[in-house]
Amino acid sequence: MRPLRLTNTLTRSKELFTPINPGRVGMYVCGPTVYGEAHLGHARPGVTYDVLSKLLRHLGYKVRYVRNITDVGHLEHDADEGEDKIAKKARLEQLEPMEVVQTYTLRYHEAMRLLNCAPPSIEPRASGHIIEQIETVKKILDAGLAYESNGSIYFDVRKYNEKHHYGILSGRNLDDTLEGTRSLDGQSDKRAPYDFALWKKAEPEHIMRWPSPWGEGFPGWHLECSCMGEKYLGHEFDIHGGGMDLMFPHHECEIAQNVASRGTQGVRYWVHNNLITIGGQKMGKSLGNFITLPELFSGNHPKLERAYSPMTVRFFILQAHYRGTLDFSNDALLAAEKGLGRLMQAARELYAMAGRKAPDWPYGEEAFGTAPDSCNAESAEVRAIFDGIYDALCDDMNTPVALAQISEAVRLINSAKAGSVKLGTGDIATLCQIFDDIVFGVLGLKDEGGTGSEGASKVIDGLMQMILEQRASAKAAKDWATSDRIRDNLKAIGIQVKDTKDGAEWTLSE
RNA sequence: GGUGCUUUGGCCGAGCGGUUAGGCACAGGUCUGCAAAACCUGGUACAGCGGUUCGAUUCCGCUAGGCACCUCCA
Repeated sequence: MRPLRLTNTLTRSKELFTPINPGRVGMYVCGPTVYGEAHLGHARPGVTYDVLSKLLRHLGYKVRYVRNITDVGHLEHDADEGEDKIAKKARLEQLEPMEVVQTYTLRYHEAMRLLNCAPPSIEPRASGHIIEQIETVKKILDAGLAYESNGSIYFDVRKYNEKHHYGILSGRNLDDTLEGTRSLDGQSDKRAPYDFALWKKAEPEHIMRWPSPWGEGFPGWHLECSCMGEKYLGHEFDIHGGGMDLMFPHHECEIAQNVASRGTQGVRYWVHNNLITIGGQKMGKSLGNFITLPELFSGNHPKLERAYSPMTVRFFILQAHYRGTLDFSNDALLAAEKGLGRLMQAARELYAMAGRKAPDWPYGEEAFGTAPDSCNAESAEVRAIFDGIYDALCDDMNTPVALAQISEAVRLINSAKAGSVKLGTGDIATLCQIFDDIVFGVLGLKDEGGTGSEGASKVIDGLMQMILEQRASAKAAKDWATSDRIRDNLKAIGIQVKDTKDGAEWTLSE
């Protein structure tokens, strides 16, 4: 099995990944709070951890990928003082909270499906784990690291920090945290501003409420991930992922809860993806600059010059390393679209050379192959590409470098087609393996464009053959007016004709 | 204010103590009836100022700009 190195936020360094149970990986990723449409920001972790889970599977691990749906407990504004996001949306839209949850969970799933992000192994909901959360609160109370105040339970950060380090993940100490914490308006039941809620008392008007030993209430936001991670992956598991912005306080609180309730930090490798920015600034509701995924796919947004396909978005995300910020712009998306088109065109050429079809991996299934240790390509160049791709992916999931290697493969394929390079059967087999397992498998790209041989029905294919034969005879008769008219008319309806040595080919241009 | 990150050619975006990232755009060439596509070639980027070094875009310091977290956010 090829070794994989991952950057662990906990140690701030790239570490060799070693699972707790050989051959198996438990991975937990913070999912969305389903109170609004999925946006560009959700696409980043969606794609990042989809690739990570697929890479792990390809490397030969059996992966359990848990991604939660937050449907209760996530409050607005000042921590532990605002209205529940879902309850607020329900109030504004005059819906049941669970109607809001259902609507946006389905929309999120649809967006992820379009981006070809396989569904997680388990997708637990916070509201379905109230009992587990209450049990965890009891344990933390028993450990003396939480206190009850006016029907709510708060984590006692100062006391915890006496024996443990609150700030171990985000690299800060309690004094720093205190410095930056906003002073509260004196309305809080908390003893200290940095304490966080484990359980909140429900006010009379609060709809989402559950009975507990401390009266009717609802769980604090940070608690769900601790509980569901433990329930499905055990006291200690391998990887916990999420957005950079969740590192503090959310993930920091998770660690504190884990230590307080079960005596272990619970997670071996913390992986954080960076954010997508627009004009150098992060997307945020308050900044009014976020773009939802349906808007992106339809082009229906003032910042968008046009629509971008889900695969363009996926390719765009893959072109940057997951730990760096990625700046959104029309130019960047356009460049990604063209690059992807070139890649897919080469894929079609490759499969045509190999005399087979492109793989059609069933959505969400682990159909692609397990990584081989070596290839049997004749060409040193192909072997270098093969190794380069695996080296890049195993070096902290460096997808941009892997794509750079794949670009070299594209150039080789095109050169082979043009006749300036000769590829052996081993070369072609290796290239097919790269496209099958990496491009379409691990990176999860799909060919969205139709072509004569792959994307269109037999009827259209037949019609196109007829039309191109007409044009060929016009060309043979040097009737350029007719042949150009055919080409121009086809172009007007979105079909591009290319003359090659072996005759005319056609592709759908958009 | 505290903490951390970052500054790469027209744009996006990798990377490294000495060797071409890659994509997009652009220019020239090959091919072509003309296009398109493809292929070949090209522009000597690494914020500024110092330092370490035989040698720094890559390490260290300072300066300037940008960003993130500390408040809900993926």
